[in-house]
Amino acid sequence: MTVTLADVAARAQVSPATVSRVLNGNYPVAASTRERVLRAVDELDYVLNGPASSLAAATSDLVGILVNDIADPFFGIMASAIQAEIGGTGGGRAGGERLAVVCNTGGSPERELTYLTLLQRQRAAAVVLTGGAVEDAPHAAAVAAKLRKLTEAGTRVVLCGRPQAAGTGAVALTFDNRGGARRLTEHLLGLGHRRLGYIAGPEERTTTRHRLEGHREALAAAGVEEDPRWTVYGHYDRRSGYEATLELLRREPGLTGIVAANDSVALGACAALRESGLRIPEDVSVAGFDDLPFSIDAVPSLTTVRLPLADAGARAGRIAMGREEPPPGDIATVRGELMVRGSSGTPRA
Amino acid sequence: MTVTLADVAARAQVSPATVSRVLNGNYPVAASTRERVLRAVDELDYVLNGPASSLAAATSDLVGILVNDIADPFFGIMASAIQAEIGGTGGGRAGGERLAVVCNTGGSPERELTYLTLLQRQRAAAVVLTGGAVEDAPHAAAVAAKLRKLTEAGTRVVLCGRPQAAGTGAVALTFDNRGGARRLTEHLLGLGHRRLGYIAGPEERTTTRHRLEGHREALAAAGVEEDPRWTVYGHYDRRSGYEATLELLRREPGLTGIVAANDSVALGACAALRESGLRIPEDVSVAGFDDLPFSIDAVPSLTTVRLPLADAGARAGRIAMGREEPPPGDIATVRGELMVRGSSGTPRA
DNA sequence: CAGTGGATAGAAAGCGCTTGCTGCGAGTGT
DNA sequence: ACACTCGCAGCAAGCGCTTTCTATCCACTG
Repeated sequence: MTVTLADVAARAQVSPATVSRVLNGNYPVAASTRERVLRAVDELDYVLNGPASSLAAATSDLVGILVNDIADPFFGIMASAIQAEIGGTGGGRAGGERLAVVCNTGGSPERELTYLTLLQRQRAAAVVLTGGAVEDAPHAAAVAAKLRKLTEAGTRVVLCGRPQAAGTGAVALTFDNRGGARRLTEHLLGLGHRRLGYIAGPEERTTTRHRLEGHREALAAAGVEEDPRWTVYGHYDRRSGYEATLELLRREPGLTGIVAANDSVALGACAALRESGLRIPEDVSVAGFDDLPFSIDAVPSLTTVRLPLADAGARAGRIAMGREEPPPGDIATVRGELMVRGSSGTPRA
Repeated sequence: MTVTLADVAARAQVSPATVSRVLNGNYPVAASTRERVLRAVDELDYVLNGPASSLAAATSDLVGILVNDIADPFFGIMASAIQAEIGGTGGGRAGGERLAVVCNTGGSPERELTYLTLLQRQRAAAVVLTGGAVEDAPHAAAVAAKLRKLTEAGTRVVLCGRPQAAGTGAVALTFDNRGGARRLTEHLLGLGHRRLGYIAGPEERTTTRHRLEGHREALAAAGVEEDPRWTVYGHYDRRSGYEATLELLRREPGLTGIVAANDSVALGACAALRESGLRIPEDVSVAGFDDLPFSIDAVPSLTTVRLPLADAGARAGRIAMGREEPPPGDIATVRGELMVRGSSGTPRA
């Protein structure tokens, strides 16, 4: 029923071996033979059987990209950049033509592991994990073990925007969340703010922790005392920002600024402030993180920290493909850039 | 080196066949035996070899999701919903545990075909194509041919937010872009607008065409004459909206409203208007399409057409998994809902 | 007590492809 | 003219798993 290599071989009057070699292009085949084979492939409309090929060759052309939330542009942008480096190699046979696939873990540790196992099953050529990790110890250990196994099996593992998992053989491109957060809060402090609310992400995420730590470092360095009640945990989405802001306002109406875990949260915060009759930044300043495309369109435009998501993703993709040297020590830190815009100003008297 | 089924069998003192049956759970195995096998699997840390399994069983557990732009929440939301229905079946062996992978075509017809071929290679269990199709005839034919081959090979093909490709055996959930666009423009006309600019998407996309046609239908029905110079083509992104708006303003400063191909474009339009010193909606009304999450946060919030992306995606996912009956005739139309918000108002005198 | 059938387990034949090794004919050095 | 490369094609042995068919063991039934 379906066309196999053997059919093509028969039609081209050569052995299956030759057809295989023409298709893989890693063995000398006379031009005339190649031509004949290619014609047969075309006429028969032959499509390689991936599983069979992977089985025999003990490798596959799958590259997995794990993201926490595919509906969030933060991940979408990275995934897009990674994929462009992987799938985009275009026509050429040699090396290229990999199937870059993104897997949505939804932030669930189990799904993350499931996907890693599934990719391991498929003998993926490489795996890129993006975004913060969950800090639950057993889970972290399980993931680390899985990653180690993957690298041992020859799968290249790259972490993009995620802290290094020591001893796994993975390459890490981590974001300097702490430093970025610190500079952001320093900016606010510099404007004169002293009562800053902080809307964090989910409590057990590395990203959440690092950003919060950066914020607190800045406060501590400036000698500003911090009320623990001014920090609220939530999710990395708009709704969370909205609700957390109302909560913060309830706890401390005197806040002059709100620092959000990311831009979506910040937007939610803006909405809540506006509905509460507060002006931005006259009454309350707001700051986000990531500098996603929509942040500049907010009114007023959002003060935030720009993370070079696309660049980092592209680099991760190249490393995963073996087209770029991993950084020394298999770890590199990517800095964010403070973007001062309209949503932050001097506090009201 | 790597653990195989045979190793597990040896350890559990059973035949490979038995191990396979335990793992696949579709054949009676005595509880005690099963137990022993499972223990061996665990102790050896065995991971099934996907390619080998797919080869032998002539099926795979891959499900492909094709999107035009993974960085765009429009696709992210759909992909997320689809994936939730596919990958989320959780622990159970039976039926579940599929690897839902999203493939980013970047809107490129070639990449789309490449991915389809790659998925065909992998003998994917199902494929979901999201978003508008390119209207280039040869390409459309090539895609249709590919889809037909896929369905013939037993791969379930679902189109989500994409017009039916006749004769391919695919199931289509199409969005009523035309109707939605028409109702949107009717709303604007009802407010009294007569000079409306239209910022379209890329010219050769079905989505672009349908939305534009809906817009024009409304105009025609209201007897409003349309200046072709009031339509500008661009891309489905913010930047395009920004630039197109400036261009429209140049061509016709007297426009009282701008209808954008989607929400991102609309946001760009808002930015351009604001920078031009025009108020929204007092001077110019703006409308978008899709109702993405950020649209409600715009200032003023965006009048738009809500597309039930998550619902449609979930349904597409279920159909792809064979967990829901395809609609009669293998085609269903999903309507959009007009969301009237702050960005549209009566035109200035 | 032989006969029967249900429940399990095993043997073995592939699934379609890759690749190490062998084979063969033609060009080359002396 | 002879042995010797060298370039190219074929043979055949798997890769690790699934699944059909067969064998076995028991518990019953008549």
